[in-house]
Amino acid sequence: MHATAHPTQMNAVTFPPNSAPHPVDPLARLRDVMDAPRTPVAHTGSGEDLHGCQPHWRASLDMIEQHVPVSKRLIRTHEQLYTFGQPFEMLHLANSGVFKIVSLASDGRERSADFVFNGDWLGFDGIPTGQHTCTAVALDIGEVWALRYHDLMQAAAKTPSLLHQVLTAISAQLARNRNTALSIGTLSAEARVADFLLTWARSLAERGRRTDEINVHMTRADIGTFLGIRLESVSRALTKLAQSGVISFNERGRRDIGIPDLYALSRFVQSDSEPGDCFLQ
Amino acid sequence: MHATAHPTQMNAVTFPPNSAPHPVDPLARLRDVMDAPRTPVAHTGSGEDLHGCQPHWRASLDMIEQHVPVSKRLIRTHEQLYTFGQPFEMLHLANSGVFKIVSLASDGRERSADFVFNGDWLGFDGIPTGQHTCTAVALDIGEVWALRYHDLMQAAAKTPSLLHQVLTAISAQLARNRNTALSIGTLSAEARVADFLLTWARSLAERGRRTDEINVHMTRADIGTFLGIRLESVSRALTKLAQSGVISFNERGRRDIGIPDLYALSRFVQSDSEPGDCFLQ
DNA sequence: CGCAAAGTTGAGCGTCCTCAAGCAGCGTGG
DNA sequence: CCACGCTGCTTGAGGACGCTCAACTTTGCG
Repeated sequence: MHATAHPTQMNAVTFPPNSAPHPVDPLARLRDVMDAPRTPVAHTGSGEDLHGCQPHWRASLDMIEQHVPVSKRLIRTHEQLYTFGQPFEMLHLANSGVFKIVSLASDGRERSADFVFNGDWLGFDGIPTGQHTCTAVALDIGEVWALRYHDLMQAAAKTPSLLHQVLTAISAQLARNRNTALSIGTLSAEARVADFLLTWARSLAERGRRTDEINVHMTRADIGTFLGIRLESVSRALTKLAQSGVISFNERGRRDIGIPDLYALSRFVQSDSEPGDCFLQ
Repeated sequence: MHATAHPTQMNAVTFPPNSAPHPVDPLARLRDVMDAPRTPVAHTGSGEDLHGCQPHWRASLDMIEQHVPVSKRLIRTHEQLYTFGQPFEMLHLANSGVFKIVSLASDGRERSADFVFNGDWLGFDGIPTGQHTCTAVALDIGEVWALRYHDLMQAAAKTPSLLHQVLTAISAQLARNRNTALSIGTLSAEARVADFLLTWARSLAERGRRTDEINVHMTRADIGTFLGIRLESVSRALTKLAQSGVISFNERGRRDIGIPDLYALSRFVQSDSEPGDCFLQ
């Protein structure tokens, strides 16, 4: 049953062995410093970047820029792009840097609702009410493109492909959130962390980054609230994953994680969801 | 494996004339029986349904109908509106009946991702990939309006308010999902159930229904996968809530629940999230 | 009536949380 | 230069909450 296709992760993400991003503009260079593989180690010199000359997300950004006025804005680490309760009028596109979206409740509970970066949109949450219901925080230095919601609507009305692109972006966020919710609701703490790493690696792969050495830009606490577990549990899960060889800690720091084999990681997640065999019922 | 839904008619995507055993005017009447407030308690006879003459969601539906061709379709209980993996071309609007959206993973894990009804959209999940990544199942008999994604886009390009309405609808789903994820990630099992009832009651209120006696149309198992807990825990939580007087079971069945005081329920949720006092940090 | 599905309740156990201590990296300032 | 504080991370011990397994009741439907 459902042997076809991967449901959670649609369009089978290709896993580029190790591809370095390429500097396009000065800011992108800055991003490279922050985000790119810092060591040319496994970087075999054969520096061609997988899909053509530039990743997909960059083409999307270009298209936006052609059709709707954007103002580019540099964001420093820990700076808030927008804040819960603020009136909504702008949408944002992440050009470089990584951002966390924090959703919070009236009684103080909070959770990392999402992590976004290259080419991702931020701010949709403000559309229904005209007020932001989340807070967006930069985990890195980065650059965002800000555009007026009104301008975007006007442009989208004239350009069908742009409209489709926006709808696709929102729906993709919806699908992604549902997948993580599925992960939270069905997996053990350790498997959640593994699944998180897997999903993050796939996101990197979609942007043409390498996946064998990834950097999680967030703290254990961020990951914890994202996955619905305590930061201690995240830490424990990571060490156990490292002990079993599915991941490895890089010498550069506790947030640089090596993933020798993505499929091994994927298998680990699945093995957790099927305790014994799967011929139940 | 163990799909909650009945595997009987898998791709029943055809739009069958549906030999429904109903008289000529059946749909509206049927909807009234199923969904409308059954007792005229807060309904004072005169046509004053809280906000104006008809609930908001109905005005939205009317607007859609004016601008884009819709085909109305009767759905029977347990029928699948669309199915995981199916090619996406239509969006749906729930006119009557309650539907659950089930998201599933390649290894068989599944979860109720959402519950939707009057005026809610279904099917956005298919936009990014052109294939549905969820399955929509009717919990009731109901009626949906089907419209082509392409038609909607064209109409939205011509009518700004329609475009805004669609974007609002998707974003609202995004926000709602984030809120339930917050609930799952931060609350105890009992509080999750309480929060779920609260949210469901609020959804009903938005549609002009009464909130002091609500009907959860889903099974304990559905609620369980939605909240990331087992169905036994749902049952236990409900009985405990009833024992403490925050809710009551109605004589009509185990799915009819009385909520004497919404604020008491709300306070219960908050009390769970703040074990001691709330002057953290 | 009888079967199947939904729901309730209980006992035992495991996972994860809580609380706590200790360590590592880092910028500041004496 | 190192002490210092701060933040992030790790690891441990004990306990609570929710899961598993199981029996039973209730509801719904042919």
